[in-house]
Amino acid sequence: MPPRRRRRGRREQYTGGAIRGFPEPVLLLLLHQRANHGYELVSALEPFGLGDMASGPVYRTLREMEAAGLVQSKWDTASSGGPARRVYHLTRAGHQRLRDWVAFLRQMDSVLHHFLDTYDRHMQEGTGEYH
Amino acid sequence: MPPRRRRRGRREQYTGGAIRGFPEPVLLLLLHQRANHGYELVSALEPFGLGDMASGPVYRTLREMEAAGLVQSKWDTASSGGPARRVYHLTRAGHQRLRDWVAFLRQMDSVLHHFLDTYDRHMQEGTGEYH
DNA sequence: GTTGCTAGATACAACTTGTATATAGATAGA
DNA sequence: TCTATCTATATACAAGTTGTATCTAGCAAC
Repeated sequence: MPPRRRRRGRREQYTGGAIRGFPEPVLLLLLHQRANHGYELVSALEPFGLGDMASGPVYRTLREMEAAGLVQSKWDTASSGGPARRVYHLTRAGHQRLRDWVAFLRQMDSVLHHFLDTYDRHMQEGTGEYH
Repeated sequence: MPPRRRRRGRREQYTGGAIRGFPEPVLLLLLHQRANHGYELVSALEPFGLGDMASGPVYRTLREMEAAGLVQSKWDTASSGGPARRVYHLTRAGHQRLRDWVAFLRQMDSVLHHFLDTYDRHMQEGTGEYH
């Protein structure tokens, strides 16, 4: 079954939670583009199928990534009205981790294609029941 | 991080556990091709990136799928020397569920491509740190 | 009679994810 | 001024998923 969306939003293309640990490489990629803080990162997740992701898990993931040495943060009190922001930037280890993820996700992509191709081919052939 | 493989085998293309619930659609597809029993299904998983999957979880998944009405089973005592086999065949509900999965996995595929394309494009541009 | 392959099953531990909820600074408006 | 709202971060807990370990048992060969 397509992993049940526990959350109410019925946006198209919600694949959050379907790929294990996917928020991490997405955040790494966004931070590779430029240093940023959690609140804004949340709003940049939608094109990656994470539009329904709550902010809680995003902050948690960022903290875990920092504990793992993939990113570093500093407080930014100056540049905004409103509460201070914790701005994250990528470390070299984070960059390497992103590379690992990309290699892994390319493998996943080929597995996915193998599955979908097998399905399409089988459906064209029309063997077995239910066509 | 590419989900850590807890198991020792270091086969290429092990994506087991990376896509949530992926064993289910794979089993549905295999059973759509023909009715089969668990022991043999286990050995058919490798091309789908599930080569390292232990048999325990496979049997468990099949039982759950039967409880959900996606497959039905009957014992086959005749056709083999060795212990009896529980042969599963797809139900109409299982067929529908496979269709749902396929639609969902196509979405996942497009999300994955968006991620990989964004990565590739960004790396070509060479902005940000670490290139 | 014991080793090994076939075949199935399940309890438990480990891990991941989603939900709920808390704090607090700043700002606009009543 | 007080209060509602938006910004911003954080964490505890519940629920769900996956992997590991371990069990049973039939049959065959040695």
